[in-house]
Amino acid sequence: MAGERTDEHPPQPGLTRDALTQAALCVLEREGINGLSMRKVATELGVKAASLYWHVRNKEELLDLLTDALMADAEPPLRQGDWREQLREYCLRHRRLLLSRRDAAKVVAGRFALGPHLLSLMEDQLDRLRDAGFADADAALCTYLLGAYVQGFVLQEQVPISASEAMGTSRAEVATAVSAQLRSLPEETFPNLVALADDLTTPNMDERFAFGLERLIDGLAALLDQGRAGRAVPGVTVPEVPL
Amino acid sequence: MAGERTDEHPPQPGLTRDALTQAALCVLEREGINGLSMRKVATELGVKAASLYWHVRNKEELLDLLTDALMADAEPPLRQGDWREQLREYCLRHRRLLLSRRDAAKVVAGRFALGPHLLSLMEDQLDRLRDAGFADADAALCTYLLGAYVQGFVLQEQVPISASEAMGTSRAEVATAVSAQLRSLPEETFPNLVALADDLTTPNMDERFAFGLERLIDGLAALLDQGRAGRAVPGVTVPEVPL
DNA sequence: ACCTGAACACCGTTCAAGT
DNA sequence: ACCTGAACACCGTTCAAGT
Repeated sequence: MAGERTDEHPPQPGLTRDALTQAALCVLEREGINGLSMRKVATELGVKAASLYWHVRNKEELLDLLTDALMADAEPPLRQGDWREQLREYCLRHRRLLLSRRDAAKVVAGRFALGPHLLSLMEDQLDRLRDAGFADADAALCTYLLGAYVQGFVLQEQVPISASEAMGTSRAEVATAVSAQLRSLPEETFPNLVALADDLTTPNMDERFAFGLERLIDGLAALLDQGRAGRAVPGVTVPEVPL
Repeated sequence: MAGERTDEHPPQPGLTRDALTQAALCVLEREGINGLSMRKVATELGVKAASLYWHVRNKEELLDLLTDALMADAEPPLRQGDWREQLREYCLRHRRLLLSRRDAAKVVAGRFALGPHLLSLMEDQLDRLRDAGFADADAALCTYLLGAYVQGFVLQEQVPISASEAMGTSRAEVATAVSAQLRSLPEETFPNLVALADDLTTPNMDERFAFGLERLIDGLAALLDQGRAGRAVPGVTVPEVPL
């Protein structure tokens, strides 16, 4: 959407906040979040570190810009199917987006940046939730809830990758190792961990994510039903309970 | 539980991994996660930074120890009430624990450390879930799900605290500021954000957390019911569907 | 208005050397 | 076996100075 950048060291164009953001994106992809420093972003732009501080208050602000840039590719799902399908697709896409870029979840995690891209997504999602029949307050709580779930999940999911996969161990190998470790626990004190060692260590993250997502959506459906039961329904008269 | 430590600079006792952990805990509480450096932990112990590397491979390993130490005070809830009540209490306590120590969620976030304290908690929770009637795989998925939710939620909850509260702005002030910002958006393109500005920015985190928790538990209850429907129930014979 | 040089006060980690 | 001095290769940030 905003400012393409393919050249490594643009000779003249003059720094822009957008250029800084794109450069940060490059460095992040190449070196991960631990390698993302102001100095590296600067050299990526063919410039000295101190120059960045003319365009950006500090690193934190650059990370805020980066966060919104990471959301730039997000596209809301088609407006088809019932609200459950649409919400599910929303979350699946959000997760896929976070997984598609290195350490994206870690960058986004716990940042409080209401960038333009995020705002558009929220606007769209809120619209669908209200259409589906959710009360205003519930719709607001719902978007927050789903955001927290996806972000929290991917964060936990993405980290073992850098922590132990950096040491050459693949995810599947880690899983079997942990499984063995759990099975070798003293059975008298940890009977459940021993018995469920395999269930606890399946490396199938898609399934784990889907499981939580379905529970969440079921729970929201229950809320919607109980909300409808309180309203006037054709043919049935339900007494309104005060407050 | 393990190794009390009250002296600031113990003269002789010789470093132990446990002493390092407790010192790290102190530094974390005092300076937050950004101020938590090997050098500061060392001086907390009256020792030079290089010394730490005899007891611990690197900072990452110290953070793993710290993570488990943060879980040390966790106590499983009483075994009373139905599974819903117990699970709810579990999550409330988990959140309270994370909130009770500075930047705890950030330390724990995305760390893959199965320390002894966490193992005990998981063992206990799995036991209750199986008692409640959850299938093995579902019980395993459930503990993971709840853990991800609580951790993800608190992470998002705790960060605005350090980011903007550090600048003297309280949470309530931030909320009203963001609310005003949302209300001032162009109404044609962001009608929902404008309309729900207040709902989206209530600073009542307890309520937000409880909302998600109830949806989650409702969703799990639905799963449990549908599981039971598939089993032989006294008086009713349900045909078993293969696979 | 925008960029740089040079400095400040920090980092994590290593390793020969001490005891 | 355990701790230190000294160094290495980095950080984020500031600020006078250049253009």
